[in-house]
Amino acid sequence: MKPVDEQIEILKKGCLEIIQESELKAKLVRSFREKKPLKVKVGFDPTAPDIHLGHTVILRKMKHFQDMGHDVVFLIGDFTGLIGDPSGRSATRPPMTREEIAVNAETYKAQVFKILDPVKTIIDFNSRWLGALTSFDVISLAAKYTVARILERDDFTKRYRAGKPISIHELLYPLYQAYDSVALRCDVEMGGTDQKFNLLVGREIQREYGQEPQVVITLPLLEGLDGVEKMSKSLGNYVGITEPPNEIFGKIMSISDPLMFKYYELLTDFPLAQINKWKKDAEADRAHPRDLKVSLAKSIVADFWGKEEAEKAAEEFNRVFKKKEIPEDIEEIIIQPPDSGKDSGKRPIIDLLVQNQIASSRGEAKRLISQGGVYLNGKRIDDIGYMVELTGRESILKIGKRRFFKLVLK
RNA sequence: GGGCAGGUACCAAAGUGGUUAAAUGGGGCGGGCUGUAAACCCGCUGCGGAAACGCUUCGGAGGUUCGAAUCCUUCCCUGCCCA
Repeated sequence: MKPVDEQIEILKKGCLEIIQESELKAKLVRSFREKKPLKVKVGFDPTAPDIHLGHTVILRKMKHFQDMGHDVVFLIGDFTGLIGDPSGRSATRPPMTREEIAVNAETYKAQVFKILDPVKTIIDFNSRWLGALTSFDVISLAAKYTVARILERDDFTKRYRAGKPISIHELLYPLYQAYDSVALRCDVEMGGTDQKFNLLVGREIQREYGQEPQVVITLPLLEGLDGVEKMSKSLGNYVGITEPPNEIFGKIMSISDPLMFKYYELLTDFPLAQINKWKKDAEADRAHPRDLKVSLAKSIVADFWGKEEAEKAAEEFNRVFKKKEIPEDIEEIIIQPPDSGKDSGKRPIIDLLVQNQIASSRGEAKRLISQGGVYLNGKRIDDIGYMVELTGRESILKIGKRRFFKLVLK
């Protein structure tokens, strides 16, 4: 275990808030002295086991704790998942089956261990204790907090003021999450800033149960590719860590310049001083933002696929978007050969697009074509009634700027 | 239990008998400019149709009417106030 001051330095980097830093220090000192690791908890949603870059911000921080010898609990909120962290729209979700949970947990593991240490990571499920609570237990828990205090939560306040519905079970969510900390006797709980309220309730509730309150660490939320909303799968502005190298690379290349520097801060290990220097260089035209973005993209791809793949992705990107060549691996579309003699193998381009789910309806396909977004073998198709005739072995279909398909006659 | 206000497309929000497939904004998609940037500009954005046009949509189900998102009945859902 490293000396306390050194630990604090590493841990603070990239954090938004530590409540309270003095408490963290005290805990670290005690842990160091007694050779007893701290217990650090981070909760994850059981329903969405797809890890994206947004999650990796906190996973990186978890790794820091692990590297220092502390116990990190990757808590899958399979019970709280029944409530769903109140996000405005409320409905209890149907309970997940044991199998579903197990499958999702496995999916998590496969992804998370690209960052976390598989040996040191403790994976747990909060149904283990939350599911065992009796009505009596729930009431005792609920008695430890007041409605006014729960309503302090920002989104509750807003909804309440706006006259939007808030269901009782939603109010319970923070209490359940807090109870997780009690059950695990957590020393530290981390989360995105949007979690701050829940994390703080954990402190209060632990106190109520006679435990030393956990230290709360909040991390900045990573903006999604749009640079506005936080990264999330449902908003479609995310980069999944299991995506192919070319995908990740391409998505990173599409972000805005200001966003690029945020990504540098939160998703790479480059020192802040270096990042700021690049920022200045770009502003002063000493460096082309595009080049900086390339190295960012490489760094991120390398985290999940290795350096070699990152280089390959960069080359591929160069080829396709700079030299306007065709990508190497393209999704293939198998075209059935025409019934011999029945037709000459021609088929309407619209059918082709719809049948292969490239367009969701015929109207969509028409729109795509008439707006000039469809290219066949490099030639723009602008006739809705165009008949595709596959004479050669393969044809390249390009939709918009970045979707490619290979038509293969079989 | 009583009173009042609401439920419109992916989201927000107009529309209160025909001119409304439904304004506007956001989102999404396509094009232009570029660094696959961002910002900006243009176009599209229910389904079918080359088009004319047809069909299905405004919480659910019925009804009035030549004609309904708009009127009536009933049911479901939400918020506020009173008890």
